[in-house]
Amino acid sequence: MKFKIVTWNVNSIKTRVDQLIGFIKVHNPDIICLQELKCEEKSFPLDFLSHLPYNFYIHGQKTYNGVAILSKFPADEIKVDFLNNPLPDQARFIEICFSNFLGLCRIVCLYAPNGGEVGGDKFRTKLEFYDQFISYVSSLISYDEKLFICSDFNIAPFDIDVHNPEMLKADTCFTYTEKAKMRTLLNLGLVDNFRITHQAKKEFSWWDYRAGAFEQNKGMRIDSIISTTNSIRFLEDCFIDYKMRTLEKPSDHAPVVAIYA
DNA sequence: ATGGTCGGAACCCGA
Repeated sequence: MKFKIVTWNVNSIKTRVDQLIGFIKVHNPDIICLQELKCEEKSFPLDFLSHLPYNFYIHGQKTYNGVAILSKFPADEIKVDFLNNPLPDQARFIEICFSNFLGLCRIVCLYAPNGGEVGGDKFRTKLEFYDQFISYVSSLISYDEKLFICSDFNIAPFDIDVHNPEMLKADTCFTYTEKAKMRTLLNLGLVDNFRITHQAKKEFSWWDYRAGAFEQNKGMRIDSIISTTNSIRFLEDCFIDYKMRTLEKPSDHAPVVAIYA
């Protein structure tokens, strides 16, 4: 038995629907967490996707944000927000749980705020968002289930996760303060699936559209699947499918895939 | 090099 989870910031699901279908044909994941749908649930392109063997759990929003979980397993429970979220009107969170051969599984799909200018209002809200999210996750950790958080965290955790740590240390997504939030989250008892399977690999999941960043591989690893330690003995591999970033009209993010067996 | 390029919406905003 295999269990395959994907997280992908699509930067508009309507624009990326053909790429998503192609990706599903190649990888056939059990769970697909999508971020930045940029559409409401009623305009989610189900016409093109509903023939696929998934249950669709969508928390949409017009123009901005929007998250979804495509799951081969029907959900026993669905949540579209977490306690004390400082941005409750922004569709950045959806969570489901179900059972499979691993036991009880809980999947959190998160689109963390970007943060804007370091030190600005949006930056402070990002830190507050993390504080409340960490508090929420700490309440889930004690559950006797496997927890998978699939996210565009908008934080690159360590020096190895950015192309130039010295140049970026004062920039949003790589400040000391943001990295500290990421460590606090991981220290609750979660493992970064990519980093534990590839300890020395300098690979990225996001590259700016501007200034030929992808061509020069000037990116950041800000998208991850992190899971509770009880799932790690089943983890076979975790990789970033950067080929998706080479396609015509790509998302600025590449999908991250984790395989459990 | 403080620019550059996308997507969705309305001709700007967020990333």
